[in-house]
Amino acid sequence: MLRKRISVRTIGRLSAYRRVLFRSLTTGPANVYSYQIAALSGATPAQVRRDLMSVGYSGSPNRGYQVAELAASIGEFLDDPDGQNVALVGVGNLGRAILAYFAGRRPRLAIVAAFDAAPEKVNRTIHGCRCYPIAQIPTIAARENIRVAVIATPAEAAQSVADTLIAAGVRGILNFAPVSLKVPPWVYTEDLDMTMALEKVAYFARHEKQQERDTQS
Amino acid sequence: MLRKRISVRTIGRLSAYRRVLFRSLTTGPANVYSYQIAALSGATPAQVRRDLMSVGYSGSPNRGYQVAELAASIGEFLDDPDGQNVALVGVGNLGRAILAYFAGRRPRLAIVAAFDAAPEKVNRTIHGCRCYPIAQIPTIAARENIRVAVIATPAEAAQSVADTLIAAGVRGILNFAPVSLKVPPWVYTEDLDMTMALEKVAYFARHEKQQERDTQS
DNA sequence: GTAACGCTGTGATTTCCTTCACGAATCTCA
DNA sequence: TGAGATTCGTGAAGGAAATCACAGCGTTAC
Repeated sequence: MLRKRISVRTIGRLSAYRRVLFRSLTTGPANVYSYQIAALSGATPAQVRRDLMSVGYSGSPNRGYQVAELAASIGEFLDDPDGQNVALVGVGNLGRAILAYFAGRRPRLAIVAAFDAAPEKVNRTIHGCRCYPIAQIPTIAARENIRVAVIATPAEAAQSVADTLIAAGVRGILNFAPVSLKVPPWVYTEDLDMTMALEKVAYFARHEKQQERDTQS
Repeated sequence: MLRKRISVRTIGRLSAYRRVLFRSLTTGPANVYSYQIAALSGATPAQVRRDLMSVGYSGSPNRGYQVAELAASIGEFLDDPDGQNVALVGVGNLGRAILAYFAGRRPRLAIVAAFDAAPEKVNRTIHGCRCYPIAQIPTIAARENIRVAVIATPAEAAQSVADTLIAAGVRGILNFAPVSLKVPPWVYTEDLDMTMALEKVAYFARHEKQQERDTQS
C-alpha cells in the first residue's frame, strides 16, 4: 500500500488522542466530537480531523466519532499487531524510573530487558525487568526480537551504546542522554532532553509577554 | 532593545549548541566553525548560523567562533543573570530521578524545593532538596521567588497542581504528566511525554523511513 | 416531506521554519 | 600586494505544517 508520508507530529498527536479516548471510554458517552478531542489534547478541531484522516476511520456528521471504535482504529494504526519488545540501556536513577513508569502499562509495547555496564546491577530484577550486562545486547536482542530501545546512560556512553543496539537490529531509539546520536538513516531517534526542556521553560517563563501586545494591535 | 520574536525550536537548539561548546572547551581548539557545531548537535550549518543571529554574537569569517566567548554569549542570552529557582511537584520514582538528574548541575537553574501530597514524603531531604507538602506551595514559591516548576505527578493530579503553581506566580511549567494542561496564555508549558515519545519511536521503527531530522517535541 | 442545524472531510490559504545561495570579510601564501 | 581559499551573515526561495472555510451529509423538528 502506497501511503502518504505521515509526519512525526501527527503520530505524536494520534498517541495523545488515543489517550484521551481511553479516558473518555470510562467517563463519557459513546460518541465524541473533534472539538472535544481537541480540547482534551491541546490541539485544534481542524487538526484533529486532519490527523484522523491518516488512520482511515471516518466519523459521521452530527454524531462525531464512536469512542471505542476510534480508539481501536488508532491502535490498529499505531501499534504492531504482534507487539514490540523494548530494551532499556542504563539502569541509573533515570533508567529505574523509566522501568517503573512503563511497567505493566502496555503489554504490546513493554520493556522486556534492561542493560547496564555496572557489574553490581547485572542479574537483578528491577520493577519486573531483568538486568543484563551490555555485552549481552546482541544475544538478547535477537532472542526477544527487539527493534526498539531506550537509552538512559550518561552522555559519554550513549553513542557507543547506540552503535551496539543498531548492530543488534534496533531501528528506533528513545534517547534520554544529552547528546545528539549519529545513526544511519534507517534508524529513527527521538531525543527527550530534560536539560534542554527545562532551559526552554526557564527562558519563556521570563520572556512570554507577547499576549498583552497582541490585544493592543 | 526591541528584539524579533524567537521561536521555541531556536531556543532549544541554542541550549544544545551551548552544551557542545562546553564539551569543546575542554577538548578542542579555541575556535569552532558552524559546520562543527552542526555536526555535534544534529543541525545544519545554515541553521546554526541563523540561530546564532538571535544571540547577537558574531563570528569571524574564516575563523569561525571563539568557543568560550560564544558559550558565554549564549548563556547571557538564555539565562537569567540572577538565576531562576525551580520547584518540583511529585516525588515519586520519576520525581526523584529528576532531582538526581539536576542536582548540582546548573547553580543558575536549580531545583530548590520539592512538593508531594504523601505525608510520609514531606520534610525529608532527597538528593539535596527539601520536600514540603503541597499546601506550602504558595508560601515557599513566594519566599524562593519561584517562577519555573516541574510537574511529575500522576495524570489525575497534574491540572490541579498546575493551577496552584500558577496562582503562586509560576510562569513556566515542564510537565511530565501524560495530560495536556490548561493554562492561561501568559504561562508557558513544555510537555515531556514519555509514553507518546516511545510510541512515536515504535511506530517509526516499524515504518522504515529514509531520513529523519528531529529534536524533541 | 422538508427545512434547518451542526459536524465531518478536505481543497485552498496562510503561517512558520528551514535551506539555498551569494556578497562581504578574513586569512594564507607567494 | 594581491590572488585564492574559506567561512560568516542574511535576503530570498522553498517546503512543511497549521488553519480556514465550505460543500456534503446525517439528524432532528415539525
